[in-house]
Amino acid sequence: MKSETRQQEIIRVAAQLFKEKGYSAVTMRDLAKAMGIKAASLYNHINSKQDILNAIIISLAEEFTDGMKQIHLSNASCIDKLKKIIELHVHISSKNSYGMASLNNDWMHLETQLTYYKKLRSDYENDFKTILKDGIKSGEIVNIKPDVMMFSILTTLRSLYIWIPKKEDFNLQELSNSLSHILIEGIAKD
Amino acid sequence: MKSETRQQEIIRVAAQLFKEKGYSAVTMRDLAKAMGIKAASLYNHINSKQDILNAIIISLAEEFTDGMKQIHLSNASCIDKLKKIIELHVHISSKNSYGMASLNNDWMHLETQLTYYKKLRSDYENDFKTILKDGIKSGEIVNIKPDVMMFSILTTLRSLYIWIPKKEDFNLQELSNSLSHILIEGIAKD
DNA sequence: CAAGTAAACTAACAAGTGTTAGTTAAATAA
DNA sequence: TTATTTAACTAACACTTGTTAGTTTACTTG
Repeated sequence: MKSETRQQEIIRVAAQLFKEKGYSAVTMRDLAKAMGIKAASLYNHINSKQDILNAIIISLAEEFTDGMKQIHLSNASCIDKLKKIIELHVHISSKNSYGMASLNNDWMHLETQLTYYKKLRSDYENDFKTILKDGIKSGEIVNIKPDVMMFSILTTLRSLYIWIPKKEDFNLQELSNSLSHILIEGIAKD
Repeated sequence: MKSETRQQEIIRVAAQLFKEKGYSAVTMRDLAKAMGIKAASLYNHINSKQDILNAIIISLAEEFTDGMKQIHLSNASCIDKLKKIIELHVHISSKNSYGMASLNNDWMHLETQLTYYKKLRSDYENDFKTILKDGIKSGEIVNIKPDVMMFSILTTLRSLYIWIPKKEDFNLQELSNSLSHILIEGIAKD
């Protein structure tokens, strides 16, 4: 297990600060202070503030798109695919809850990578929607506009980063199962 | 119907800009340009940038807490209370989707009003959780940790502001009903 | 030991920040 | 008409922003 480089450390600490106040409100001097060095010293390890944001967001977005692609191409049932998607979100969000905050809230501050990010996101959402449509066609899931269903499920999953760190005692598989139940079967007792 | 004051107009336009880039990334010069005037002229109508954020967030937060209090004190069933909560969110979010963005994403940039905002939010969430616990006790809803249920429902509702403006053709009561179905009865076909 | 490198430092810059002071032109009230 | 208010303006302030240049210190490698 290679230990973290100084660059990776900066990116990790930056993500923590970005989670609290957002990309724009965090200054390079804030970041430097959190690292225990002066702002100028950061530039021995990174090229720009913008590059830090790229590093945080793009790797995460790719992880989601790749994971979704695998799920989509598998031949599981629609419901099982949804459960896999929930697990994917729980897994990534628990590994990197700080980065998830930037992915959710600061993607619009990307510059050169903004178009690429948007493509990754729309690929992800298209796969998601296709899975839902297939489920409606096969009668596995209820016939409500797939847009609304996806929106509802996805916003819950996208917000996991807020919630997971507060529940460290929590078993992740258990959380995944609870969410599956709530999101798929609802909360009403038949 | 009184027409909008210049101050209200500034706050409304500010909320639109805040939705796109967040409070910190919007400058007073950005706001002035959007209003067609110079930055200094804004101060004939508002006291500070911070005051604009206060005006946007606090009134909305109070609207939610008040609405929730009424629902909580009513003697409807748990499921009906949840449906009322969903309607409350759809209603407020459709009236002011711009302000909802600030409420969700920029509350941490409040200064003098931060503590008050947090109190409003925790009052709201406590009422919500009580409704869910009562529903579990009476056997109306499934016995899953109320924390997880509330988180799941609430994050969906809190994100409506992203989604509602894209669907102007959409009937709000229909949206409310779809969401009630998805959030309460789930998406699986029995 | 000498040479090179990694990573910190100080100092500074040009641009942008929220905000104030003082002024002017047009609309309204006396 | 005259006086007053409203709402814009220009100019500037003190401070903060991301970033660069050049330097120093300590460790590693030949």
